[in-house]
Amino acid sequence: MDKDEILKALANPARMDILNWLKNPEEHFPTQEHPFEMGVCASQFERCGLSQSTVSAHLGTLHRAGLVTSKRVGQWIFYKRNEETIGAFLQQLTQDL
Amino acid sequence: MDKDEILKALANPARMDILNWLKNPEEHFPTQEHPFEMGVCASQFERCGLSQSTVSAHLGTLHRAGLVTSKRVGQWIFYKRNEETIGAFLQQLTQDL
DNA sequence: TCCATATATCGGGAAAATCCGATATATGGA
DNA sequence: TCCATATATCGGATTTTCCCGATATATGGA
Repeated sequence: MDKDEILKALANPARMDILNWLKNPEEHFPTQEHPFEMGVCASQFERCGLSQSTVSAHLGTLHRAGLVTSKRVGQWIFYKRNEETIGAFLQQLTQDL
Repeated sequence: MDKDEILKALANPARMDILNWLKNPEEHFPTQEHPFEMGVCASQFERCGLSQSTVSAHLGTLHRAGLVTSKRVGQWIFYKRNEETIGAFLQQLTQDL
């Protein structure tokens, strides 16, 4: 759990949006045809108006910071919030800051 | 309280160090001759190895984000943590994130 | 008023972040 | 095997961040 890497990952509105949308997938991704238990399909996040390559990079940043988990299912990759890391980060930040 | 601005301010090791040092001034700034109740004198932070102008810019960033307060006393400017904003930010982040 | 000290701001160079389109890779299905 | 779809990576342009030395401003004291 790299606090500094997480802070940098959070210090970007698009990535913060992604994390927030993942709290209520059914509300924010009504077009997804896969069940939400699998997570949210990467391409769904292009709804923020950014290009596919940019979205992919943001998801990579969130993943490297440990804020999301990903699982490949066939040709898709599904993303979920990593509540464990998020919780641990918040706890540490509350203590450190 | 601009959450995004605060996150950007925190996403830098030098600024995070400054905030942490301010938790225990007597421990981290033994050379300061003014009483710590006034806060910590700006020049004290040059102990991080950065130049005067860079330190001044970091303090400005922290101040604009509301994370520290400053008070001019004579030719010096003293900085303190703004626990109110820090607490509000942590609370909001815990709720939002 | 003149000088010393403390801090802020300016100008600019280097590095990192952001974004894109194009292309590469991976998977699945015909 | 060939093609379509999903995602990752590359190359490059633009913007932002970070840092510095030089200079400007503010204060206090002689």
